[in-house]
Amino acid sequence: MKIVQEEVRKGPWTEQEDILLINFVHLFGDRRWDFIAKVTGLNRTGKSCRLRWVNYLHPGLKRGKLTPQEEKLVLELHHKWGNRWSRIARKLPGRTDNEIKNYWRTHMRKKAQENKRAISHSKSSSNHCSSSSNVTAVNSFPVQDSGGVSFYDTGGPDKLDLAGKNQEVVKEGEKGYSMDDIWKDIDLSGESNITPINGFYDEGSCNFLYPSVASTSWEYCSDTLWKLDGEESKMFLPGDEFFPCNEDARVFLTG
DNA sequence: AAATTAATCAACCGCCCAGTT
DNA sequence: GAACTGGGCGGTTGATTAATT
Repeated sequence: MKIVQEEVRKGPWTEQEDILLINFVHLFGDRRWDFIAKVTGLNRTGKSCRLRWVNYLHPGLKRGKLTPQEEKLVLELHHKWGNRWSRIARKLPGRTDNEIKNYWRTHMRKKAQENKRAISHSKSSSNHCSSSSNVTAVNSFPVQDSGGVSFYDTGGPDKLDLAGKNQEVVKEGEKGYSMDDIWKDIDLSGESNITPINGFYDEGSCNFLYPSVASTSWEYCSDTLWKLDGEESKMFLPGDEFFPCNEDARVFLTG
C-alpha cells in the first residue's frame, strides 16, 4: 500500500492530462482550480491547471503567429497600458497574455538589436544624426539580459500604478528606457504609422466571449478536442471508463 | 552534416488582491 | 479587522524548433 503522497507533478502536460482537465473543467467550470486539481487526480497544482487551460486548452484560442493587425494592436495597447498583458489580451480575441508577452519580448529584443546595429553603423559611417535624442535613448537600451530587470519592462502610463503595487517605485528614466523612449525607438524604425484600429476593439465592446463553461456543452467541446476524430472523442464522454479517474470525482459525479 | 545561435513556446514562481472565515 | 486561501497577473526560465554558419 502506498502511503507516501505523490509529489506534485511539474513540467509539460501529457495528452491524457489535457483530456482529463478538459473534461473536468467542462463539468465544474473554470473557477475552482484547486478543486479541479484534486478531483482530476493529476497531482498538479490548481494554478498549473488554470494556466494550462487558459493558455492552451481553452476553446477559441488562436494558433499561430499574430497577424499584422494584431501586432499593431499589441503595440498600440502596450503604448497605452504598459505591461498589462492580460488586459491587452482581452482585446485580442483568442490570444493569451502569455502569448502576447512572448511576442512583445521577441519583438522588443529584435527591435533593440536592430537599433543597436543601426546605431553602430551610423556611428561608424558618419556623425550627422537628425535625432540625437532618440539615439541617446536607444543607446541606453540595455540589450536583453535574462535576470535583473527586463529591458522591455517599460511600465507605460500605468507605471506609477504598478510601481505602487509592487512597492518598487521606479522613477521614469532611471531604468534607462522609458515608454516614450521605446516609442521613439519604434518611430525610428519606421513603425510610427501605427494608428488606432477603429472597430477592431473598444473598451465597451469587447464581446468576445468563449462559450460559457458553466453551460457545459459537448458540442463546443469538439473544438477543444481538436486532435480527436469522432471515434476517439467518444471515449471522453462522461461515464466512460476513462473519465473519472479519481474517487472524489466519482462520488461527485454519481452522487 | 554538425555545431552554434536565435526565436518561439510552455510552464513555473512569487507577489498581490479579493473574497471568505 | 485579522488571518487565511484561491485565483489572477507579470516576470522569468527552460525546452524545443528553426535558421545560420
